[in-house]
Amino acid sequence: MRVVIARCAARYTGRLSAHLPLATRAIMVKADGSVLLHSDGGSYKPLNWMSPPCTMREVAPEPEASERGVALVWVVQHQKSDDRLEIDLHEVLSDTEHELGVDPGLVKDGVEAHLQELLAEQVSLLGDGYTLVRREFPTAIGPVDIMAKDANGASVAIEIKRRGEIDGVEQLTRYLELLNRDPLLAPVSGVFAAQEIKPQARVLAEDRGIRCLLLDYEGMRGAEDLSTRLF
Amino acid sequence: MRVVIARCAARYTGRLSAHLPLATRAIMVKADGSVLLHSDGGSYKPLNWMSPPCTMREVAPEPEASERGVALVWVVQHQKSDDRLEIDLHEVLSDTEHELGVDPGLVKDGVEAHLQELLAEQVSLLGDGYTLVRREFPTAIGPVDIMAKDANGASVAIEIKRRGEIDGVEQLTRYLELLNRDPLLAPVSGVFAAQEIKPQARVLAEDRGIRCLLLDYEGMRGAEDLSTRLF
DNA sequence: CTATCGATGTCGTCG
DNA sequence: CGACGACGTCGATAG
Repeated sequence: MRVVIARCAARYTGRLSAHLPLATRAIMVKADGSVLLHSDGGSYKPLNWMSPPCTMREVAPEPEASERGVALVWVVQHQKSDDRLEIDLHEVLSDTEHELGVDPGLVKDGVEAHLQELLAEQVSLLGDGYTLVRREFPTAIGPVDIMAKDANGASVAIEIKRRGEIDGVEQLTRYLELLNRDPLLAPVSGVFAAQEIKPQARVLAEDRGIRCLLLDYEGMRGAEDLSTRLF
Repeated sequence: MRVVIARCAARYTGRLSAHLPLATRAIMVKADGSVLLHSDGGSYKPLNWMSPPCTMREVAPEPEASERGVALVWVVQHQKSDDRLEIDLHEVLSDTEHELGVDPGLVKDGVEAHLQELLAEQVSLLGDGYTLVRREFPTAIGPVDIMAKDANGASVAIEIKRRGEIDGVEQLTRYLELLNRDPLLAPVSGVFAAQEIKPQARVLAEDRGIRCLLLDYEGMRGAEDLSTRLF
């Protein structure tokens, strides 16, 4: 990612036409070529931007623009439409670049969080003698939803999804691979728990020795209500 | 504006709960206190953020977090709600600050308004012998974008959208129903004009006897340029 | 102030 | 790939 602080002006043409008068702004150029022009306030929405896929090209300014103080022009062109963003750079105050790598992305804990909470309380749903170690068990590549021990005291890593698909199985597989390198924990077995498990995900999981567990959300909520009412 | 490049993890609680696993990201702290967490790809939307008004507070990590490598925690709290963003900073790779000043903001050239203007000038695009009655023709439930007459002198109500979807057809239908109650105007036919018309909108419109007209914005702009250059 | 609507909406899911 | 609905929607405008 490249971050440039510069006095600049900009023009956008595409679904509409718009322009930005000269001011000092932060320009973010992402690895996929997308460009964001941010001011020092407002919401998360940039003043102007170009979404990927797009390409950026540095061109010399027209003589007339050069006279107005434009040192360099960035032409950002979308690859699938005729959307185009042109940035007139008048003065670059800072220009830095950093290698960020791929991002694992945001994990939303909606129903999934509630399922996790319920299963942590009703850990016996996993089988007789199961006990909870902790929720959000930390690892270097992210937290495991639930860590438990079975009746024999062996570790069990549980990945919870609302809808169980292949990527969830892959995620659990990565956790298991990592956890099984730890001699204090190994052997760690896996449980893929979801309200709904797609056939392909089930096949992949079982092929890897991961147990699949269908969760009855309504039933679990009912059990919770019952226990809170009784005790 | 402060720009920090750091290996970090984050948690958000508010309208939903979500977390970001550890990764290297760009953190933007704006003058109004708002915070944006960007990855090196995707669109202009940050992975996570806090909108103003909000306050940021640096706190020391819990001992347990410290063991996991958390050097510093940023707690960003919204001032009017209980939205909260916590960022675990593991390693700060860069931390810079720049004075940007107030931004004059984006200046837009309207699109729907421009389409209306262009079609009013180029009313012959509707068909031979069409004439303009007026733009923004007033009715009790709001103005009709363009009122025209066809070659036979019959009234035609035109609804203009950039993207024609079902709600636009519904809107025009309401106008037509009202206008056709007026014996001085009736019968009034309808034209749904847009740069792009969704299939469902087209089906609905044609089922109701409303004609669909695709508008070529670029072409219309070109025609305008030509006429202004010629005369 | 709230209600409504448009957006360079963006983002997921499903067919 | 395209349609459809949800969004931590955001933001402007009318009432």
